[in-house]
Amino acid sequence: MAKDQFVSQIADIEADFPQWYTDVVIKTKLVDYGPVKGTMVIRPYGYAIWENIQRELDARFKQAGVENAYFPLLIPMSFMTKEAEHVEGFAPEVAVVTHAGGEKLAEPLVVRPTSETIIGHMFGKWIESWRDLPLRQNQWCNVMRWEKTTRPFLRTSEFLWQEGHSVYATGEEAERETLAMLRLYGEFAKSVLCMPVLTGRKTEKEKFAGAVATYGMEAMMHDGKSLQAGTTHYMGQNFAKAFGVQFTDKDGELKFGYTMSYGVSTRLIGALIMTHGDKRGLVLPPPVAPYQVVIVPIAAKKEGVLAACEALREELKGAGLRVMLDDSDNSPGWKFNEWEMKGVPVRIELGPRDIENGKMTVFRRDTCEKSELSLANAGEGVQKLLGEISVSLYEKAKARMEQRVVHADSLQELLDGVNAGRFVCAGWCGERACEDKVKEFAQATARVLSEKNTHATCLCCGAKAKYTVYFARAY
RNA sequence: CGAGGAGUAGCGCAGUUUGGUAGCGCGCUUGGUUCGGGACCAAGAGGUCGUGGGUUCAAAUCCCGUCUCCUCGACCA
Repeated sequence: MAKDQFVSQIADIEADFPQWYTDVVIKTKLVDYGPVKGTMVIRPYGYAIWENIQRELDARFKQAGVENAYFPLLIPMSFMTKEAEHVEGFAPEVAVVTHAGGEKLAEPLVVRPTSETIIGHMFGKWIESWRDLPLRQNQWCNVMRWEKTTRPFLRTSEFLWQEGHSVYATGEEAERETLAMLRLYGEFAKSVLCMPVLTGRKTEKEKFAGAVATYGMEAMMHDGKSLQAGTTHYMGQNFAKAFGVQFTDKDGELKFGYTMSYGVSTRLIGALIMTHGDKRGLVLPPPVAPYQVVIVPIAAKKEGVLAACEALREELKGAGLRVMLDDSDNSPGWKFNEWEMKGVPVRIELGPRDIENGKMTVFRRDTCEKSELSLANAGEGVQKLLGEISVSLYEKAKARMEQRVVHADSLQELLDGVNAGRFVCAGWCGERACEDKVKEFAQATARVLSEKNTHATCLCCGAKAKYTVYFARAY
């Protein structure tokens, strides 16, 4: 393929953001469309990113003392209706199984849109005494929500996620855990995804169906729109009462537990793509990149080149790096473009000239700069570079986010702000009517409440501000 | 569900106005030359034109029906 055709393979990130996103996802072979509308087939290159996310997050959960378990895909319809707000919130988007074994089922089964109900049911059986608490479990699974419009990773009918569920004897403990998990997610986003996030409480309008309080972490995309990248929910006793999650306390009384849940999904991959990607395609943070380093041999048929590449690969692998040696028949130029598009953080070019000088040519994807490193101690040098890339990616994204937060004192200022791709920080009286009006006027929603209230008046009605809110258009 | 657009080779498309043998680029196969930013030459394989009906000597093309997908709205991790 000619060079100009390659460039046109990916839409212009500035001019056509949605198309750019789809191009990157499909053309870098992260996913393919499934035969059923709204489903995606995650290809090995995309799944490897998910595996890395899983590994890193799972280690953090284990560190915090959370165990993994697995609950069934199908949930009796009657479970869904036990918690009034929950069923109302999810009813429009559940898929229902009505037939099985060639017969109509006596009770329809829903394909889980989330597992609060079935986990509540099981926890109710498992918990008897205060000694059984806290109960903290997590499951990695797929869920299904029949959304009207879909986009790979950002919103698909079926998606992969983890959902953690805990039961505590007291509301204070459950609330503390809800905030602790939010902090864990924030740290994870920073150190693994190299992605800055805004964290905070959600408004009543935006909270999870059936929760007392919902907290979220929001990431800012290239176009200034916000993406909910993770949530934690404090349920109070709502689900415990619906599913009979009771225990005998130290004082001998039968009490309902307090539950909380938290989740992140494959949407994080979409967030990564949109946070770091550029007009050449993907830019993957080293901690999650399927390959952290790709070695491209130059003049591969010349004596000793391939052998030197193989030796380098083994050395880098020995240093604990994920390495790809691209010894395919494609020309070097083709390989450069291919792996850049796929977002590999570091490329090493190794040819006769380098070998002679005891050096390797190193290209870093985030800045697209080439430099030279010594072939001796290659592992150490590349490790160091990957670390620099991680920091640089985070700092760059953070600076962009900070630059793009503006303050508003009126609806018009807010509209101007979101139109310019900004997160808009504004005062809010706390009334649903004003929140609705903001959405109608500016197509922007309250993403999270700020911890501190720094604004005097509500941007909508002018009354005394109860909260300071980050508003934005959202995916 | 409201408004637009598109279904032709694995992918991207042209051909439809004016009916007349199914085309192009990329990819793929084989052989050769190449290799420091998407190389080149040669030879090949691959399509009942989304689908059902109609008009006609003749339909990718005209008419009627139908299905699917995409984009933008309303709903949402």
